[in-house]
Amino acid sequence: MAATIGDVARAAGVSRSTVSYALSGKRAISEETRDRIQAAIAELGFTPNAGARALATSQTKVLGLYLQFQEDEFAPAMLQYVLPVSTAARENGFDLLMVTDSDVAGAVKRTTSSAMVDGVVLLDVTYDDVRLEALREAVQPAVLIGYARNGEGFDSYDLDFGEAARLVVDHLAELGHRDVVLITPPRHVYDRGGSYAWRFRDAAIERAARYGIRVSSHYGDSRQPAIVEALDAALASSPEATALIIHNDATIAALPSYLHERGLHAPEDLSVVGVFSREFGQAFSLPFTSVETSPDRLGQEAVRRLIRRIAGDPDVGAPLVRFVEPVLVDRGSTRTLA
Amino acid sequence: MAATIGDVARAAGVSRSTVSYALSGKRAISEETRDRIQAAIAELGFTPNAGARALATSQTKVLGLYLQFQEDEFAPAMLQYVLPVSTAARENGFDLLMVTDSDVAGAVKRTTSSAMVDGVVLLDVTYDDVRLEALREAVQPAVLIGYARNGEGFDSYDLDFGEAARLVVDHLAELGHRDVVLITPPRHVYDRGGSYAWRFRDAAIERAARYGIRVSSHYGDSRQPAIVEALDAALASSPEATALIIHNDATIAALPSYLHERGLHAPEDLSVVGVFSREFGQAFSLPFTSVETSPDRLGQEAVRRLIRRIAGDPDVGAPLVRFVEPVLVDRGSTRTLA
DNA sequence: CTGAAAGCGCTTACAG
DNA sequence: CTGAAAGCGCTTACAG
Repeated sequence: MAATIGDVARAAGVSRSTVSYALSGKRAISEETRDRIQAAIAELGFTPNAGARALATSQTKVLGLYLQFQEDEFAPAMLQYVLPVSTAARENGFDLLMVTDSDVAGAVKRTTSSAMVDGVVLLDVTYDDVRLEALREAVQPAVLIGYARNGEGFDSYDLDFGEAARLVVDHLAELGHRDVVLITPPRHVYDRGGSYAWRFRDAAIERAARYGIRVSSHYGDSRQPAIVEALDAALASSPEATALIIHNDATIAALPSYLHERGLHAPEDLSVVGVFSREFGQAFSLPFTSVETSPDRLGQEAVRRLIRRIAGDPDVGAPLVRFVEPVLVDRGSTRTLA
Repeated sequence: MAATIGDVARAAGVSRSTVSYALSGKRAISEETRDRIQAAIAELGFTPNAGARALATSQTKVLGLYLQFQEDEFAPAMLQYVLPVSTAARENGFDLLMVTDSDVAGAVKRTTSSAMVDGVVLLDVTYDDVRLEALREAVQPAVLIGYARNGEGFDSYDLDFGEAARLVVDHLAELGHRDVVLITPPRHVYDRGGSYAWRFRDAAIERAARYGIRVSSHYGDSRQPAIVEALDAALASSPEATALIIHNDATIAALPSYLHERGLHAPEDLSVVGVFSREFGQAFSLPFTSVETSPDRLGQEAVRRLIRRIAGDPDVGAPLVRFVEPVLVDRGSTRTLA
């Protein structure tokens, strides 16, 4: 079968430990010996066995990525979080075990206690996340992408949705808007504890009050025809509204066709601001001003910190909750009121 | 740290081998002994170490899933292939290593020769897939989702795109259509060897000829505004066309808003047939008749066969190319011509 | 600069 | 029905 370190050692006429050290560079090897080892490795096509290495070092060089698939979710947005995590992991020499079990807590328990992974990346974090209890039992460090109330002890990376809302409201206030409709994530997102939903909404309402702006908040939906119905109802209930804030992937993705069906144009008839990433906007051809959600930045920063923890970097410090600063990207879908 | 099999053995007052056999059920254990072992396992929270087990058995119980991310790809469709593979793997006791390295052949080599995975699932297969050479060096079995010219020796699962095209053409022919526009995948898909592109197109043209139907074929695009421009150009070049066949995710996703912008209605002004999955249609609210692409079925069947090969099932037989039978789902977006 | 040996935590013939 | 021991393929103190 596959060549082992013993085969290489024999072919190079050295001991197995010398081969190992040549591989790791953890001690000096004479150039001549190293050359012979290199030749033997190339000749035999040797690659160290991952399981054996994991057993000897207690390190797998694998990160676990845990997704949580909710019913009624708008799946097309998911991959934009997965990819940056995968890329950042590889840049740091780690592979990725993708875990999608419906028994989410059991999956965390299973993969951590069997030492399949060196660290854990939690996606789709909810306010009371059941996976966190399983994670506390684990010896591996973890990082959350999202925010959980019971997340103490873990690093968390999330967009600052409060600040995102304030950016949007400030922007509309500057333009003179005084009556605004907000489409939030669907009700079930609140129910299952997607804190980004109310963090954005509460901040928007609070900030708007400061300007004397009226905000009419409505639940969006994730499937047609409910998406359109929710939009119709929201706009009908606020006929004077001059701006629309959309904090929901499915709704913003459907908005271009919705506006057309209703004969509306942004920003002439209605100013529109969304909350989505550049990649998402590009895939769905969204011509709207938005708050950039930066999934690539979140994923990359989260993974980097996790890996520093795994490495035992003494400078990492205490667990932190990092709320990444949002940025407003003006795509011209809002206008100044006369 | 974590409890080992030795800790369990000591706590239960038995040997390590007895604990191991109690776990695997590979030999009879007295009920009393088994109870003591169970108690010790529960007490200590023991889970076998995956690396040690892999080393001893030469089995990792992990499948590698290899994605290939192309520039200009319409990413939102990707996850519908990943999820069924993940689910099917878990149903059979396997976890999933998701590999997204840009050096795709190197990634296959690295993960297989280090024995990180027991088997390989290749996604985004191209006609001349560079990963296949790396795969031939591997001892692990593999399955392709898609079709490659150089895929001999491997199991392949793909939709029968030829038959899909014939279903669509037959359907339109029955309704009396004689002039049809076909939007194919973008040119770069052909360039990089996405065989589904020409397998569908060639079959559509051939079948149409049999009916005397004129097919005007045009490349679609994956980004706005090119998507719309491609549609405009295609329809302008065939003003007499009564039906539109869309074999491109990005274009079909944009079609509802496109039709509205152009004041067109399906099927009144134009009959429309797409090629997409139920999940995709649902996420994008597509009201079009379509050929179901069945990513869940492909993924599940591919994984099941792969796992039988891994298990060394003698009945698996020679590698096969399985073209899954497509089904036309009528959603009422085509009409009978007078 | 290099080697012999122990050990990581399992599984599985071999013995009884 | 159960145990002692070898072995999977690495890494890393320990010695020289």
